[in-house]
Amino acid sequence: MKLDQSLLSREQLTKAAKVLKVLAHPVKLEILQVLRDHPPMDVSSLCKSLGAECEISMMSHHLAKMKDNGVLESVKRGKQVFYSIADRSLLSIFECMSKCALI
Amino acid sequence: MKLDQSLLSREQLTKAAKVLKVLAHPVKLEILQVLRDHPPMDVSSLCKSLGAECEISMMSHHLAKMKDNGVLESVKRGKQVFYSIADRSLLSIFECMSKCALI
DNA sequence: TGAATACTTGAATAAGTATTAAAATGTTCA
DNA sequence: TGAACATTTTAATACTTATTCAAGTATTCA
Repeated sequence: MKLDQSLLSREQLTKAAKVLKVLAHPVKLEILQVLRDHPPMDVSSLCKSLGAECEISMMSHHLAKMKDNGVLESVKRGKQVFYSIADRSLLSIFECMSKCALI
Repeated sequence: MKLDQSLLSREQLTKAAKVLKVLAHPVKLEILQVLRDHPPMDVSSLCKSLGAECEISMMSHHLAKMKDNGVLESVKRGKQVFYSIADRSLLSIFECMSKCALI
């Protein structure tokens, strides 16, 4: 029986679950991974970087949800909207996932 | 423009999304957090540790899903079933979550 | 054996999420 | 102004997940 590391409160667990729910989608994870290694990107470019199977409207839906939940932020310049990661500390989720045996 | 850290393949992202989907629930996160700091626990004890709002059937559903997806494992001893974490490297998700600004 | 305990399963309902297409908004520039 | 472009929004449909209750299985022990 290991002694408590940082114990998350029930409220924190609820917030964490919400964030995880937003990320728990292959396209959303890929968006995050692409944005990790690029400067802010506009919607069409992001769509292209995901390949042929990407509808721009779907991309917009995903981006909106990620932004609403604080994962991404955006800046509008002219006709384009540039998205970037709001809090890069979130990116450690990739380390976490890649070191876990389930992946 | 940062150079590639470990880039997850699309297949890996899909698996990661599946795992995250399983964890993206306050009760499931709490189960994981409780099991992190305890030896294998039976279903009733787990239920009690989550407080009054926990129905045993709901707990069983959550545990089954977590087990089916490789997050937990279980051993039957007598009438009881003892659950524990299948891969503790998954626990870094808590560090990841607690250091991120959204929580 | 059969009553009690511990847990799982299945079915029903409710609630949330994803995908797609079409229409709507906002911006630029000829 | 109005055509072209980039993105968002809305609405419809399909799908997935959560919750609850009731019934089912498995185990122990008197």
